Amino acid sequence: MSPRRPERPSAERGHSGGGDRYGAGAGERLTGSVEDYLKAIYELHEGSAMPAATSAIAERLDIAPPSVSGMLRRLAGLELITHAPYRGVSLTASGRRAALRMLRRHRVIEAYLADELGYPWDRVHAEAERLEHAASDELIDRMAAVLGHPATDPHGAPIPTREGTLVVAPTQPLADQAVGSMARVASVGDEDGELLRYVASLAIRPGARVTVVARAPFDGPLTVEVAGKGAKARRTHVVGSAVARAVLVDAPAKAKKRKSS
Amino acid sequence: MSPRRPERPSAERGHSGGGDRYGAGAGERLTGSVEDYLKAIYELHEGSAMPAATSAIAERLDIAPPSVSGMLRRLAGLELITHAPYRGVSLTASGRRAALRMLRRHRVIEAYLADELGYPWDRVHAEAERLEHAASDELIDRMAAVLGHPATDPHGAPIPTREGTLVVAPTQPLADQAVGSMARVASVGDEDGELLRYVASLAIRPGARVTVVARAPFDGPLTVEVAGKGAKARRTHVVGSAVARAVLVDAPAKAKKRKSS
DNA sequence: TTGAAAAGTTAGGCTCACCTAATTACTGTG
DNA sequence: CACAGTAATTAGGTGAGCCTAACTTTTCAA
Repeated sequence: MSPRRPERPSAERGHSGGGDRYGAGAGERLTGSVEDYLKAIYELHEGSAMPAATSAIAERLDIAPPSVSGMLRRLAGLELITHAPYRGVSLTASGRRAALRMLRRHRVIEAYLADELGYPWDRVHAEAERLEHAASDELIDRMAAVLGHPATDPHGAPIPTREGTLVVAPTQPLADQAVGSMARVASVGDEDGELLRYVASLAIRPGARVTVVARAPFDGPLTVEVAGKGAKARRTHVVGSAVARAVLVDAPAKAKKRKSS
Repeated sequence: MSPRRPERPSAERGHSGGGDRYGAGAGERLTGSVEDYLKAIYELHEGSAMPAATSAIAERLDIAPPSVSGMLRRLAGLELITHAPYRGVSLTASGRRAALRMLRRHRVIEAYLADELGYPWDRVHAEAERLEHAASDELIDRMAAVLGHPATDPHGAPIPTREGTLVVAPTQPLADQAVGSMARVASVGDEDGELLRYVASLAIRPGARVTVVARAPFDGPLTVEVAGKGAKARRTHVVGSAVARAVLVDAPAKAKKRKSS
């Protein structure tokens, strides 16, 4: 009758053996790889135009494009993405749910490591990248509770709720900020630890006030003034365009308030 | 010259692809499976006679014996174990080092989850079982530091030091305790959550004082008296042999090293 | 409009880690 | 000492997840 070890359901053991042919329904158990792909796809196609390109996913995950093609077929079979060959991929509803769950895990872990375990903000990302696949939902919830359910991670990125709601405040890269205007730093990209160490040394962190003093043409460096904390004087720095792109500032409110600037 | 992608060293990505042909030297990077096997082998051949049997490993890890055979060949190739076919396995020095490292990780995580995140002691094991493969050494050290470098985990098991030293106090199963004598509970096996919940309900936990009042023959149940905390009266319970085997008590002090038996 | 560069996919292979079925080695009796 | 029963291994497969090489599709500029 049952040809394959009926009393010991596969998919139970971790690591890699045994295919989990669960749908993408309620209690799916995704592999770490699948989780990484979904997170990458979310970040790519939320961050810019709609469909995520195979090569962009490949580059972000440091995986060869043909491997990505293969995985996309698998993800489409699990109904986590829709994939029009040669045309890019989008997340389905359940794919987006899974991606937001990973985003929440990642950012809660980052916040926890920074606040409770004294991690410097340039190293939380790497650690979270591994823990997010191993932690249970209970652990994430307990971490969030200990922190008082923080709204953002140490880099200023918003943390999705347990229900999958993500409040995205309107932001723009510091690179696009008008010369002469001041803005509050909303977040700094978390992936490059060296960049994080650098901007921290300039006192650029979420909440800091920066003013663009000058911008060199041709994607050139920005001259910015960082408002010093307390008695310290404000300081001026020249930062490259890579930094100016990684730092996001609050976008000038144009909907609710009318701000004539 | 180099046939396989020289600029992108395999073993770098996690999950499962790419073999890590590191020796078992200093900076090895073992897979989660290998870590599980080493831990299991350590616990088996430290807990009883010298060599660990294939079938015992298979049962402990819930893996079919032939799969274990295959893995043992691999572990022997990595010089983490010595394997005399049909005769069982022992850990090499580097294998034991790796096993103790995992033991430390597991128990530090357990202690941390219980003390800092409010986990009940019957659920820390399952969570630690997954996290121990994902956590960095830095994370383990930070957790241990926050806890003040605890000597034992929530179940009373000793935590190896970062250097790989494990202080094993002489203990024996409650089942072997002489009738009429009192002893301090040293530890309770951490694997069975239901058993842990049960013994906790009897106030049996590390540090508790128990007296064996009676023992039924043929591996039968034990009647034990648990010293109540504070004003509470002492309470008598009858526990099965499985419980009596999972509970370890301090062995009667035989002085330092007088071998008269 | 065309045709080369870029992007994506198919084809074919690899390791890790598991499985079942069949075979071989050890062990403890009679 | 033979031989049955158990323990362990070999033989042969599977899926996940990656790779390179070769091919196809799309795009964009001349």
